[in-house]
Amino acid sequence: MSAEQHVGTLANCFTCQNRDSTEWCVLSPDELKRFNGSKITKEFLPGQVVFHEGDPVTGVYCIESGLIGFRKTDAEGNTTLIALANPGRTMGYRSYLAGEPHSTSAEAMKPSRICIISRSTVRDLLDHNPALGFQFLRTVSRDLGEAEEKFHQGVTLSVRARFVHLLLVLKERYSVVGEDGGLTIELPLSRQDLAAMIGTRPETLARTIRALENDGVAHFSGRILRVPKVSALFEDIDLDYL
Amino acid sequence: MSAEQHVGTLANCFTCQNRDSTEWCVLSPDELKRFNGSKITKEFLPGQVVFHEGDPVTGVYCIESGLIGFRKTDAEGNTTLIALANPGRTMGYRSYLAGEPHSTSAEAMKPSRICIISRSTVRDLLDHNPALGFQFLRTVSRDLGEAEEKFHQGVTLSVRARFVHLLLVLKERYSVVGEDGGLTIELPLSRQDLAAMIGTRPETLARTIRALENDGVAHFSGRILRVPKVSALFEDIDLDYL
DNA sequence: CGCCAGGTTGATTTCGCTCAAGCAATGTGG
DNA sequence: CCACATTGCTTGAGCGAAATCAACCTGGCG
Repeated sequence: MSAEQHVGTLANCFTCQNRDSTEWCVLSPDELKRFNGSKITKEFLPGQVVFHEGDPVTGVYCIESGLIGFRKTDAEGNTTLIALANPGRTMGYRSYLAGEPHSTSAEAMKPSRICIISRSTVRDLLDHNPALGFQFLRTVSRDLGEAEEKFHQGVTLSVRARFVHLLLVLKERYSVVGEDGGLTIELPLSRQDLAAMIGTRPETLARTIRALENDGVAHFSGRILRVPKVSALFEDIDLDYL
Repeated sequence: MSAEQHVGTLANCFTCQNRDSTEWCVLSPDELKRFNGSKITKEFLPGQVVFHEGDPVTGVYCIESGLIGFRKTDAEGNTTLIALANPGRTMGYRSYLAGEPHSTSAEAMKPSRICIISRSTVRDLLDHNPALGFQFLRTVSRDLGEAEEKFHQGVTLSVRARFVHLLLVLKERYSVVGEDGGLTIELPLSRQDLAAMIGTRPETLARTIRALENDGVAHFSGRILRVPKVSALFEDIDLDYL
């Protein structure tokens, strides 16, 4: 398996663009050296899997570039996209810290470079630098807040409202403001994956998109999305409550 | 507000039944003394609120006895019961650690005694005892795993399957094994709250209960639930997949 | 050129929500 | 002690949102 996956040119944490925005920003130069020396860097093509749901945890993973999606699969084979992770995010730490196997699969959505840090190195760093533990404590706590919010939305809101919520999240990271004040978003996901993220079927999503077009809220062509008025998105969510 | 809420007789952490099963089990005698001396104990009657969604975090709360439920309310006034917490659980730590206001309201479901530990004390203990941080790291990580699992189930499974899943969880804590191998569960929740936990309406839950009765999977009378064969619950979940 | 995966559209069915009424248990005031 | 509200639970009828099934595009790609 993973024939095309290979070790890339060695990444260097000292020059890594993302470092200051990660949990590892609290490492001392000495610790960073240890961290940098013991990691492995691999590259993944879209569709390739970094780790599988149920796998034992062998280390944690730091995204240098690309985009990773987390999937859960149920007995039927239905797959739900739980979350996306961008460069600078560390992954696998939840299962590591909980002492459980991986609860999701991690799959490259774009070509991605991933640094792998072994259990023992992480253990060592956590033991000697309490600040690192606090960093992860904050990250996990925030993730938990988001997860609870998503559960609440999932059972409470309509597909349309959930989709608009998703667009509002994606806008934060993938949108460009146009000259006229409108937004252009390059969606990083296929229709299938967009549907999976809000727990619906591709057919239903297509109809929802069509409805948004008809209402003039947004215009879709392929993965390019134009939103003339951002406020229209917020208003749209409220409409469900009338 | 909270007129009936009052400070009870002083609880003592040194003799607390729950201590060894909480995150605080790693405190040294000295630290425990500090912890014990700075806490306040209050009692809450069913329906009374310990803290509200959106409130700033003033400390963390340790449940000595009773049962607490966490609710989220949306713009419509729909309320979802996110989780239950039993004696020994600490609450409010998620928001404290994330540096956010409370993301849920906490409400007593039974008469409950709660110990309140101030921010500054928690801060102090965390700073001086790294092991305490690890304890919370594990707790939050496990909570996160459960929350993701619940989201996945919420958008994937039918009401019936979600309800059976809930029964399987409640069984762990509230069931008694009968002489014939069957189970008796005393549900700690009203129908309304059971419905809120799986994100549905009381009417739909009533119909689901009736269907389970008709299929001989379980028998409900008030809050008492009899399950002749536990395996029937597991089989029932699988039926949805045919 | 034909094949295939991803996406859209239409027709039909199913599940769960809404609205409305009835009922049992509990509480309250006269 | 009884008339009566009140609250929580159940049941029925109708409706609407979304899943399912099925056909049909489209744009790569061998």
